Amino acid sequence: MKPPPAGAGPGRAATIYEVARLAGVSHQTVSRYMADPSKLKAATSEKVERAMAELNYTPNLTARSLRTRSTYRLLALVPGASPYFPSRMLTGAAAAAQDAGYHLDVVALEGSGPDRTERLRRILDGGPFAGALSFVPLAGTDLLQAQERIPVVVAGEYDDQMRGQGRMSDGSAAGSIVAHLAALGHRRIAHIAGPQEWPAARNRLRVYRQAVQEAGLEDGGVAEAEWNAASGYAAAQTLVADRSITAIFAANDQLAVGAIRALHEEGRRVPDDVSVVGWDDHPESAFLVPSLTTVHMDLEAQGSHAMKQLLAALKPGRTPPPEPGTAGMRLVLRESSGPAPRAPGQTSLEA
Amino acid sequence: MKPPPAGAGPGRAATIYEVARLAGVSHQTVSRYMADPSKLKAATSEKVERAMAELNYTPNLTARSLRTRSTYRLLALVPGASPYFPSRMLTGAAAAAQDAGYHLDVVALEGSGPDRTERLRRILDGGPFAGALSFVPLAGTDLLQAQERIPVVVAGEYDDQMRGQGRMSDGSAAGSIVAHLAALGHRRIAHIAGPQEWPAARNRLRVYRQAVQEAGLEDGGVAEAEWNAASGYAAAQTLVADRSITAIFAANDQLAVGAIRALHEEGRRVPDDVSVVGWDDHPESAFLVPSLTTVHMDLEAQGSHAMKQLLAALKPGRTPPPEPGTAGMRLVLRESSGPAPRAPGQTSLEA
DNA sequence: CCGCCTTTTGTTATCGATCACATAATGGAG
DNA sequence: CTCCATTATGTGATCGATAACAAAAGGCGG
Repeated sequence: MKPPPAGAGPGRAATIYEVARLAGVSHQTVSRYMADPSKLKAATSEKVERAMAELNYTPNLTARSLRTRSTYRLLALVPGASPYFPSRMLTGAAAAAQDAGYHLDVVALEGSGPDRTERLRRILDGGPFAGALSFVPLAGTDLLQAQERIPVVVAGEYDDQMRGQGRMSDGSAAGSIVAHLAALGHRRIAHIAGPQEWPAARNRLRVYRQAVQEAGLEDGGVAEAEWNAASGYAAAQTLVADRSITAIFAANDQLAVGAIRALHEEGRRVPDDVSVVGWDDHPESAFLVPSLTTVHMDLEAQGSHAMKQLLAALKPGRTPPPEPGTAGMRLVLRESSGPAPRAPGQTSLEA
Repeated sequence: MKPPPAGAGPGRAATIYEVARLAGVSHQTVSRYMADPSKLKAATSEKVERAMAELNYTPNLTARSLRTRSTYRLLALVPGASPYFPSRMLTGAAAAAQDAGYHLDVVALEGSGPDRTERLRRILDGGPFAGALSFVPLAGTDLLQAQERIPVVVAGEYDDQMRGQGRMSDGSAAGSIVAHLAALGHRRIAHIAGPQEWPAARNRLRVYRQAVQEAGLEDGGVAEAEWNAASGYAAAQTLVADRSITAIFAANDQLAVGAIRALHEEGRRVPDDVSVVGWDDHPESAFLVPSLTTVHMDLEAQGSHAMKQLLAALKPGRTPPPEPGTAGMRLVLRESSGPAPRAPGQTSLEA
């Protein structure tokens, strides 16, 4: 319970009192300098500045927090269940937080339902956080409870004006996928959707359905799955029964891997018999056999952007940064998608 | 006179003064209760306990830190370059830290050399950390500089008695891999090693070499690579020239994916012509085509274990937890490894 | 029952910053 | 040149915990 002193360096760090004495002013003047140097007389301001530089002063954030009842700590909620949650997104967010002088605590939020609500409550009780950034979709009650206390931004979630916070949850690239498949001659395609509590999963599904209809294609069915290969495998097994389906759009690359495996076990070749498209462009996806047609995302930028939204929410004065649109999201064509077979659904009869 | 704060409003958290008043003792007694309840008379202790429960008291860590000049913040250094650093390892560590009442800050450590040393210095200056857990190998100078200030544990690194801190860096399963390949009739095998500044990569290589020799096999060569598929692909391209190599052991699953791709492009089938074995057992690896023979690791337990070592280092009294050995590390046999071809190196002449 | 030592509890100071208020310095209008 | 509103600076209190020291309570031999 009692950690040893930190930073037992060469002498203790300087305090405002030492700075004040050296500058020949009161400690409060030093404090004012930090709040807003322009409110001091230029001469005073300069004296303080010099003293600070000489003593190599850095403010004690602990003391400041105690007095102001604010903290410089933010909370990052990451999915505990998703074993390979892209850490780039997290490091992007962490970097943005640190640039703003905040520290980012990581907590894995596992499970679901009341269990998770309880866990969230305990975390929020544990220490005062200035805000929270969640990479996990939060149920309505969780969110309300959390937001009673601190600003919460759910990456890829909607803001309170119900404008989608673009980027992470933007599903528009699903339109490109459908168009790509249609251009290759596919007529009947299917979708393996992610967990529908994730806005990103919902948007991909929504855009998929709309695009299929607009392109005049047949919807071969939608199977919902978790964000992992095992679940994609299981979902695809239900879809492969319909041999007239010649293309599958999976909501992420892991699902696509599982789907390809399921097709392989059914003796159906990718892309000769069935095309498969993923989403996320994992670094491995270009090296799979077949390499995966997918949607590239700049995960680090997305994490950083989500954090900037949170930081903006912490300062009531400032407005959130403008939505940078879908930059960095683009369809990458690789081997797993190809022309529809000549006689769709008849591959087994060709021999 | 210093009366306790006016009203224990439902909004603000209770303080020791309020607890003390309710329990009919002094605030210092409450403080003592938290330090060690057994030092109080049983009756007093119980009164405090009841008051705490009634007020739902949680100590203000900020105030405590200010007085004790200590912090409850730990630093987690994760590789910024590795896009899919297993976040499970991180969440395991975070959970262990939180159980001990610490908060874990995440920082991505990118680049290398003096650049990185500078970045590390800035981070350590930024706020007082009680300790640091690095998932990145630290160069000698970085490490020394950091350890001057706070305890540092590098996951998978050696401790100061040069006992390997087992688990993460344990390479013994490489022996199982070589034995497995030898049993399948392979005579000449190769290794794609990870970056040699990582102890885990060095140990896998070391055990590989030793096992190859002991099994009386031929070492077909070692290619060093980064921890990603692209690098595994490039490394394998140099190895496939030697067509007498019938098996490749890659230091992790991503490298194996890259290697399989390179073999595929050379027209060599896996496992019919060449067997490939990975390490880590990514959740996707079971669903690849071919599914990957690999070494399963319990990443979350490893992260948690590394954190426990750090926590032990923070309390000079306690000794580090016993090394739990290689539990959870085991070879998983799948499709990517199979019997050596009848006429090794002659596959292209069979037709 | 006293005195002395040990255990238990209470009182006041302190960590390093900001806040609230008091006071000194400045500046423009009359 | 005075007066008063403004601006700039200083003084003391405060956040919530622990540290240091003081005092009270309990135990035991003589």
